[in-house]
Amino acid sequence: MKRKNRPMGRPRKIDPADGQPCLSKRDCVLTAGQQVFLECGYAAASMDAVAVRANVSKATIYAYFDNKRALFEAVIGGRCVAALSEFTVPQQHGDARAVLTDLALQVLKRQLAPEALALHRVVLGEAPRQPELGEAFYAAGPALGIELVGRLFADLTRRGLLAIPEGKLPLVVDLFLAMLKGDVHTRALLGLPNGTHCLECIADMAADLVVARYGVVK
Amino acid sequence: MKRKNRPMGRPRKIDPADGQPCLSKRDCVLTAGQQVFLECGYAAASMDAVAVRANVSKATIYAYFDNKRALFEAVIGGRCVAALSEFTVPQQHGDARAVLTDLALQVLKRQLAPEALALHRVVLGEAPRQPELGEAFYAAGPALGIELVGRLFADLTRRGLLAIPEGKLPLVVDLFLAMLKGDVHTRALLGLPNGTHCLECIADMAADLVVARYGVVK
DNA sequence: GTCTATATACGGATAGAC
DNA sequence: GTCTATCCGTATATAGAC
Repeated sequence: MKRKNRPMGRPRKIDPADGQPCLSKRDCVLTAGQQVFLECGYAAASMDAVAVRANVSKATIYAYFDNKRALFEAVIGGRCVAALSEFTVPQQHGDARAVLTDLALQVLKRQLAPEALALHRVVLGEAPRQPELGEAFYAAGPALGIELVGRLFADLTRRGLLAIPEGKLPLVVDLFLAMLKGDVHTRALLGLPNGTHCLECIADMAADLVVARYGVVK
Repeated sequence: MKRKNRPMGRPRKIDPADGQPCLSKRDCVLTAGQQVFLECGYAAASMDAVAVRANVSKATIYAYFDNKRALFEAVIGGRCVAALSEFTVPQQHGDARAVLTDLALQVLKRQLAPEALALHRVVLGEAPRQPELGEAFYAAGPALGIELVGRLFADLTRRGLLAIPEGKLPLVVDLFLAMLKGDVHTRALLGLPNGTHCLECIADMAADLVVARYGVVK
């Protein structure tokens, strides 16, 4: 009884060329594609470059993916779900300010990771020509963030640590998350040296602004 | 005494092909390049497409611009300065909240203009490969905004309408501007239908959050 | 499945006539 | 300055051997 497609128990092969723990050829292609697309953008990326980086011939790529577009979608789809692997939802024992600061700092760090920035750039660049791509990215990224923070804010309100009117909750969530996309994020996206503010200061003030307006007086 | 380069008094020629008030061939090329680059992005844009849209041969393009990159820089440089044509600095007679709301709404509307969004996308996509481009965009856009809002906030503080400690001023400016890049902006950049919140509500709340924390008690 | 070699097309850039 | 025609590299995609 033959097994197909890397059955669970079988250890992965090692690529003899670079000694890295390369998986199936298909996975090699995906990884290489990821690197090339995120580095060059869709249009400037070439299948030759992907083939070289995957230690594979172009024909092999086309054995697994119909065309360039299909490979791109597979790559980006993979990155989208990977980028949003679960947050550590802050323990809500302390006061609201501490919780918000913690959350803000996590989001900030995650947004500034080089792969997150590259993904952001490439998706924005191609979204006008591939609507589904924009949808997928939004659903896997911003939409999840909004939902998660929304639940957290609602919880804090229910427990009397914040006092956000129901009708205003979505807007507060939106502005809270937006506050984390300031100068530091912009400069990072543009590839400029380093932002002017420290991440802790930003997280602090974002939490502070929300608490100043919607915190409960003690 | 011959005059060169479209002297002031001379009316512009009319392009016989489409009847539009086309300027010099060089300007036609610039305009066409603008459209093509903003639509397709740098890599996917072709000089053929620019030539067609400008009603000009490719050779003519190369008579004015050394190569594709040079044309791109000219186009983007032009858009960068055009995008930041002066704001109407709000009259500061009312209370701080009104001033901030007004300012926020202006920024929001400007950011969401289709050309601004397209420019944003294209610049982000190419910035990793063209550092000077990122610098130019940042200087003409975000940096100017930061400076302008910084001066406004400092003024309001000096006049007793806000109470922002000197040390915190840059951070408050940053977060205030960041609050305007929330969900609506994100969805617009991704080309998704329409944002969830109304612009006036966003501007209102952004101003509200700042005033709640740094407004003076009356 | 995987490779080498190639078909085919397109894009950046230029030569040379007018 | 402006055009037509063209060179030449490169890119996507495939054919066919193993």
